[in-house]
Amino acid sequence: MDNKSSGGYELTVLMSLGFRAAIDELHRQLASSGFEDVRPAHGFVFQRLAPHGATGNEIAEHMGITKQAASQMIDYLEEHGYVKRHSHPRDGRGKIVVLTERGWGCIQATERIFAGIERRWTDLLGRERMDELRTDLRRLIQAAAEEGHPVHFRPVW
Amino acid sequence: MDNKSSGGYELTVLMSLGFRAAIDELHRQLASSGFEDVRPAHGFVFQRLAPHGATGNEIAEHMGITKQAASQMIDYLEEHGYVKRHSHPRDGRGKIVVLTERGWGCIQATERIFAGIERRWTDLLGRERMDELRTDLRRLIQAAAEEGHPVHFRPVW
DNA sequence: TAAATATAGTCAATTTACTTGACTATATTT
DNA sequence: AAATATAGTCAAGTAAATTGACTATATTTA
Repeated sequence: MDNKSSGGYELTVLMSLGFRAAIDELHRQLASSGFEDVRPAHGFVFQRLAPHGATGNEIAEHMGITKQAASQMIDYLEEHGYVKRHSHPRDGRGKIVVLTERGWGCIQATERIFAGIERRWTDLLGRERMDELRTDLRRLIQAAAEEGHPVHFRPVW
Repeated sequence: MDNKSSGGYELTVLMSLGFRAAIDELHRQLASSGFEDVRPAHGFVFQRLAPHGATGNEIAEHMGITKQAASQMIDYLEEHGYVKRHSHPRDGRGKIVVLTERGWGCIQATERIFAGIERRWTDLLGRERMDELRTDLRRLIQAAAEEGHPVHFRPVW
């Protein structure tokens, strides 16, 4: 019996590999566009930061990590020029983290690279199957969320 | 503009979240079946170990990690009773790592849990869409592999 | 309005899962 | 037989998370 298709876990493995294929390609191309110092997790931070910034706690919750871990990531991103901390306008305890020019540049590069990846995928599968793929995956994730298990972007192991 | 569907990265995000949803569910259920001490990565090791065992180097290559890291994982799994090292029958340097009773038990539990997950997914999407989902994802991954970028099970960030 | 409690963020220390480098023992090639 | 390659381990270092302790500000309660 073919081991990879035995059991019921094949779709899960395929989602994992599909994600990795895309994210590897993204970071190869980001690196050769001058963004060698960003990790996959940073992209998810940027996504939460656009367009108006977010607090450290919001980032932590978005990523499913502790606020301390989020704070350390923000340290890194600030040192590398991707974000800046501003004092929060309405909460003296809080700060808002916003993207710098370089941060936005990285987002734009990411958009461009992913557009290329998905264009190649669409060439391969056709637009209809691509749409179905997205629709179906959305439904699976939605179902998980409705069962009371919200899904985060956390690292997997 | 809806942020999550802007840009071309939505399918990638969906694959990531779909994978996480499944793997989180798996490990919640494994934990309540007495397998609290296995990580997602271990499942991929077990998959490589079934049915006849493998060497440390084979595991390392399967996972895309160093042989030292693989050796440490095997240490952990051996201490926790999931695998056992035997001396290699034909290579005096090598060892083969094989599953113990408990290791097989974990595989069986995993199979059972994933079968349940995929059954619920099939209820949701119908068998045809599930088949298309698998077929399409396989094609995307195959295309990446053919571009000279083999995809491993490594952690993502 | 004063006191109690909750929240945002940081600092410090620890843990975990990897890495690199050095090494031994056995195999393979020259 | 000597040189080189390979399988595995030991030890130390690194990166990214964790937990715990703390400060400063906000919010709730008495």
